[in-house]
Amino acid sequence: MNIIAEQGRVKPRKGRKYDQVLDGAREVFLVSGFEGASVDDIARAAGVSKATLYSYFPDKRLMFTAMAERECSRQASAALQVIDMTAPPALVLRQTAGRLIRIILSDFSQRIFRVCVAESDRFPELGQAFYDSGPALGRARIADYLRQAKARGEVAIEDFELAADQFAELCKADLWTRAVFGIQNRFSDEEIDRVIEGAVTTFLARYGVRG
Amino acid sequence: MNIIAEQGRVKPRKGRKYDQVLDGAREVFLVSGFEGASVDDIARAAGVSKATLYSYFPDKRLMFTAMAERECSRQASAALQVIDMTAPPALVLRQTAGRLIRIILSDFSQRIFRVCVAESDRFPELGQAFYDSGPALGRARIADYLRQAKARGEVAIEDFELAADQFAELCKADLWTRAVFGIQNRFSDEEIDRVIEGAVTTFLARYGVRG
DNA sequence: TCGAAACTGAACCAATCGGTTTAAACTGCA
DNA sequence: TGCAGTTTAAACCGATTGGTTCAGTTTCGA
Repeated sequence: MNIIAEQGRVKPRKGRKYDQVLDGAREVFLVSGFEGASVDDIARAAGVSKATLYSYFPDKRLMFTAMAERECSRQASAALQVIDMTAPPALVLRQTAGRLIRIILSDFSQRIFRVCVAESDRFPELGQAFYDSGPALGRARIADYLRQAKARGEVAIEDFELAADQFAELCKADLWTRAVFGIQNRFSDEEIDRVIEGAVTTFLARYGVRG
Repeated sequence: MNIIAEQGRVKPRKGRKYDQVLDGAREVFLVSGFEGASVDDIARAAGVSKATLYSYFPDKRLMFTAMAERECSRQASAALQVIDMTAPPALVLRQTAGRLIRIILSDFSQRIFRVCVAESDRFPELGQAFYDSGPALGRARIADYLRQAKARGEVAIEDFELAADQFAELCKADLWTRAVFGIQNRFSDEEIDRVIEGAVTTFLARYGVRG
């Protein structure tokens, strides 16, 4: 894995409970937000004394950004799922839509999204980090595939970035909105399939080549 | 004005600085969030003493929900802009897309969205209120138009709600994401037109009738 | 012009906040 | 076994929090 790469990090600061602390920070921050989270709560959630906590991080802010960065890079690796670059669009899009929807509807994604958008004023780099590790990365992957599909004459696209964004947006259609506002958090296969099929059909109606 | 109508309200609680207080509450809550906002800040922003503040609202929570409800209903009236039900789809969609984008990119919409999604855990009714007054209301308006357009044979749609949601999603394409994470907050006409044209073209590729 | 109601400003409260300190207990390597 | 480095619990700090109280001023309809 990337453990070896991690060893050479800029901040190899002392201690064996580092991850444990970040886990506690995530648990509390993702539920209560930055201001709503108390350091005592975090220490309790991490199963660690407050003194230990402050031996790793000089203050609450840096604790928060460290946790956010770690979760964003985790999200990035989730978005990096493989796309079969040679398969036909109808199949790839349907598969990608399913995976994308499952990710954006997950409790974890919802929570990290909430905290990132809520605190992006207080932590300007945070919004950018989430954007890069999520939406931007996903778009790049989809656009890459679309470029290859065009080379094979399977799609007719000029603006690949816009097309990729449009596809991702089509996949959200209401599902994501309902989830992010806490109106609904379990979705049936029928509800999801309706959106998937709608997204693929609409996308191919515009960009697909008749055949 | 609406003073006469206001008199008959369910909560005619004493006082002449009610709106003034809510204005101050909005100013502070929309910037700092619920936990981040201090009551003293709100009193200062409202130009009102803290005692007055607490004569209107029993506590900070109810102050917040009152402010959020007012802003949601304001948002609702913004979404209620008229659609020319008889005009052809290409024109109506383009016009609607422009208005929608301008709304969702506005500083006000961004801020109220942020606070609603951030606090929808702490205030469960809040997410529903925003959803009803924004996305759901807009979808209903668009779906209404699409139904009439279908009656005239101008579009071929089966699932009107899905179609309306898809159109709204297409209008966001990257613009909204970049805005909500604070990556970009001014958008050129070219950037917006690109998304509008893309949305209308894709939508009509799927649902338009050749003519 | 009078008087009740609304509003003010500041002092005040207990609780909690982020952060520090300390002396003792634990950990794992030599 | 010894010892250095971590971790611990708890007490503690000043600042700030949401909320209350109150004596005095302003407002405005009758």
